[in-house]
Amino acid sequence: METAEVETASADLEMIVHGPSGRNKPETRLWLRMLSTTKLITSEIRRRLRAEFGATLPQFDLMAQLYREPDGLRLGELSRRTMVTNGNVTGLVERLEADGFVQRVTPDGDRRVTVARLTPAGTEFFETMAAAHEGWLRDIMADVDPATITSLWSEIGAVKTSASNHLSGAAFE
Amino acid sequence: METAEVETASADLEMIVHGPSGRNKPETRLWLRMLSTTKLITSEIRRRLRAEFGATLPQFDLMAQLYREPDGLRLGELSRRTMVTNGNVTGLVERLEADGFVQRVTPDGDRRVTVARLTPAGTEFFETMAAAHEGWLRDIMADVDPATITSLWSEIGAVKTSASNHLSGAAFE
DNA sequence: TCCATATAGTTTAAACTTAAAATAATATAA
DNA sequence: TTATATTATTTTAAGTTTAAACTATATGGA
Repeated sequence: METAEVETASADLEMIVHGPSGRNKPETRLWLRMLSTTKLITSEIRRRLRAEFGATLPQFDLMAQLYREPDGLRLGELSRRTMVTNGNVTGLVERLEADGFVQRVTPDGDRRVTVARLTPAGTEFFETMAAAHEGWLRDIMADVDPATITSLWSEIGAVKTSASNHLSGAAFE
Repeated sequence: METAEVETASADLEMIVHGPSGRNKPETRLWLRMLSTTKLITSEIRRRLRAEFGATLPQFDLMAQLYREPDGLRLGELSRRTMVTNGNVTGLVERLEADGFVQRVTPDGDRRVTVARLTPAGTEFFETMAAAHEGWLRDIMADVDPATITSLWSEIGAVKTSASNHLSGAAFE
């Protein structure tokens, strides 16, 4: 009973960051809880991806984008869709190309452009991972009432919309 | 109107990862939305911390923990509370010590132990940042109904509990 | 005492991250 | 048709991240 203690200990960020939780504004409390929950699940997914497939989460995300687009995507578009910076995409694609899962092509029209797409091996690999990924999430959320899952989905949508409208550089219409 | 486009473009992970959103299991849809929302807000907080205080998010989190404990915390405890690995804490504390915000002490009893605590300058600095931080969150969630914020808090609690109970290494009682 | 084992931190290697600067290619405009 | 601006990607520097290996302590028995 002393083994898992150190590495898995839940570390309730929210219970601690600004105190025993009471004296925070509701927005702060919600944020701390969102953050700690996301961290918890992200770690778990990351651990399983690595253990079962030797892949990283950003690699999985990037391949997920490419899977949707059999013709491939420009690196810039890939960057936007993954919420990963430009420079980062360069390195990710390089490593995935070295592994044989992704292929880079420069189209004739515009030599500034690089299009990345999954190779057949990459497609197969991703499909396997995606199926497992979906199962992991069902497992992780197994104790949550289905109705709660649905309502959370829409309520978090409201948070996301609000956040989008209050970004520093927000100049959207 | 062409400026912010590239860097701020919202990049709807969820709308893309596994498709136009329809053909995913509810758990996957919720997860993608949680993840993209958290990324969005995290980026915003990170941007503001850097712009206004020249601080990073992990530094802020670490100082938040120490702020709660005037006597300081062992690095291992700090690691658990911040959900940051041991090795990472070492580097974070080193940099914060170099900035004069944190101080390291090895207690007499056990020479393996290092206790970190905020310096007066660190305390003052953190208080300023924390106040701003709370304001940013109110701003970011300004368009969300207060009742939704409350119900989200408890519903996400259910997700967190479920996730905690389904970790790979989960051996909690 | 001596040794196995457990603890606390640090270090390391590889990958990822951001932000900003640098390259390169293309488009636009005077 | 040049100069100028834009667009696409890469590079760079500093920091963060994970996982695993390593270094000291400490502790609990043979």
